[in-house]
Amino acid sequence: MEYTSLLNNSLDLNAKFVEEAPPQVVERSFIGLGLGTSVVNVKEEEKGALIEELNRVSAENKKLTELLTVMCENYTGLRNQLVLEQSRKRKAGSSNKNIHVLGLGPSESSSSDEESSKKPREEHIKPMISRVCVGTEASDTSLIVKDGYQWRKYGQKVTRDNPCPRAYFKCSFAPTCPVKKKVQRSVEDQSILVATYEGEHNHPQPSKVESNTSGSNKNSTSVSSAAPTMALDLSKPKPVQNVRGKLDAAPELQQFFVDQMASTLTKDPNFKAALAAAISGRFLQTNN
DNA sequence: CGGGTTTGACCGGCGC
DNA sequence: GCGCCGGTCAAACCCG
Repeated sequence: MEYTSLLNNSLDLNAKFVEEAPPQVVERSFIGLGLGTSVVNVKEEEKGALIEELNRVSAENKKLTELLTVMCENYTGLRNQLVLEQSRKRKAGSSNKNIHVLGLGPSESSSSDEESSKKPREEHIKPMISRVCVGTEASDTSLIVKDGYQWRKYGQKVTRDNPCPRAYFKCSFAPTCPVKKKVQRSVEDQSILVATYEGEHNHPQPSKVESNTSGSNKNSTSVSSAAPTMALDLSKPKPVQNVRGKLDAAPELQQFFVDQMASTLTKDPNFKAALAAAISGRFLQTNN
């Protein structure tokens, strides 16, 4: 449950913000404007609306946190199943492929150390494989995972183990950039997209803001604004395990969550309005 | 018209 | 050798 704790830590920032702003403080900052009573009444109304809004956002945050907890529980169950399956396969003596399911990346595959000394090291030949889970709306049928890079779809296939089609993407910078990704909905929860990345980009992100899988897809904007996605990079288990209670051990994850939260907040007009009101109130207070 | 998506065909690996 | 299955190709199509 390391991912759950991590998510709770990141998401609770908002909750703490709400909790740690006691009504008295808010009241003082608005009443202390030194304006007429009518204005104070207006500010009182605004304050009430803001508190209501904050409560609403807090409740929404709580719901999302619960949803993520369920997702993480599902993930843990699935991972346990897969680990069991893999250990069974290993015992059966099946060929050891360089596929690391759900973030059990090359760094964790210590079981093949003995074999790697005999065989030529495959890590230099085969690209690094990582997996990312992205929560989307279940009604959204597009296989879009926003990761900051531009992708060109080159195939789609229905696989045996999953009724949902799997989409195949190449980096738009191909053949210069060899990175490929596969996107498929989770069997357990179809609102979760599972993106499997192969290889590493040899170029910077084209754009962090308009990170869109398929440029011509018109659903992309509504997806990003109405249903902000929370991606869990499960490809790096070590940093995630280290961040129980604090995020400073995984700077890339930390940066990712900060980016996600920032983009989510800046896209919310209500938050903007509340922020503007709070800032203008603060300015008026300091001027008086 | 260029760039992207769609989708059926094709290919190669793997198990029997 | 054969069939299954995942991955890729490429022609047709779509869209700005």
